[in-house]
Amino acid sequence: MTSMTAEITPQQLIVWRMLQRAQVGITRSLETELLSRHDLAPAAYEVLHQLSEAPGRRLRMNDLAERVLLSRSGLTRLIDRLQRDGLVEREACTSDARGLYAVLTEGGERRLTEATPTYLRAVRERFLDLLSEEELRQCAAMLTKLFTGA
Amino acid sequence: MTSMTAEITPQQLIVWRMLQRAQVGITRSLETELLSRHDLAPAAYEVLHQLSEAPGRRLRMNDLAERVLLSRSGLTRLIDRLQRDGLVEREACTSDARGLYAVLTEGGERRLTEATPTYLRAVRERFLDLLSEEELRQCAAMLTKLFTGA
DNA sequence: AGGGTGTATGTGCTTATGCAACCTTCTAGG
DNA sequence: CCTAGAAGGTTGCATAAGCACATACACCCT
Repeated sequence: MTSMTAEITPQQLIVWRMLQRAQVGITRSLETELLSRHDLAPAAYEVLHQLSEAPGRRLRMNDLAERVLLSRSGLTRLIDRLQRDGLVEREACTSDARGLYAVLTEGGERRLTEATPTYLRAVRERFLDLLSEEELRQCAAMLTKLFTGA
Repeated sequence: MTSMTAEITPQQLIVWRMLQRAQVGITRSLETELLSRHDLAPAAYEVLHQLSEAPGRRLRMNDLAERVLLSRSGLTRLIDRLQRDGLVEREACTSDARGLYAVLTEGGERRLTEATPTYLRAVRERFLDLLSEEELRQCAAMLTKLFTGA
């Protein structure tokens, strides 16, 4: 345990502030790219991506909300928008009349396919390509610790 | 150069997704703590903090907006709220009649002082304490590379 | 069955934020 | 000087997201 009561050193705080700035910077450039090129907000991309990986290209609303880190009401509205744009549909769940599936449409799949290169390129340019393989391993190890700690 | 045209490996993508989740998790718990204990949004904390470190406890709006990573209009509204709550004041700039200073008030300083332990504790618990000193050094090195690359 | 408790989803309202348009003031070039 | 354009700041508008509440259904226990 590095510190139960120890103070934070200025260096530590700098790391934290850098992390925040890096995060904001990467996120914003990703957002700008996705919006300008494909008219997709990052959360919308995330939804399409999760659906495309799910069996039957569908997920329950609740499940999907957790995966994209959105509140349930937030997801309701986001799916509303995606449905309006024809990228997703809602479908009743036969086994549970309360439940709804969000289902990826053909159009949604197409849009995802178009947007994915943009997404990956941004992630590479702003993150992955800037680090060595060794650093990426270190990064993964740290992130794992952050999760098990939280 | 790891890759000019290379594809992203699944492992790399996992690191990226973990990073996003870590960021969201830390940010949200910080937000919850600051809001519930001190009625301060993270951005508001950031403003108070920047002002407290600035000479004369004041910064030009534009300058402040950049430091807290907010658009100018976003900062205008945030300062409106902080002013309404008596934590900050606006003051004219003598050398440039266009300019305004945001100035930290006594009350703002008090609020910042109250909130800082909460802020630091959250950052420690969710981030700093979970990593070794060596890891923190690695992290700093990576972040530096991310900035120079961007 | 029948009722109480918990779960899945949607809605009303509030808040935060960005972009584009707008005034005011500054500054540089003629 | 005076004008054109840039810069600082605010405002109008639109969007996104969350919380609290409402509704419909499910499931368990007696």
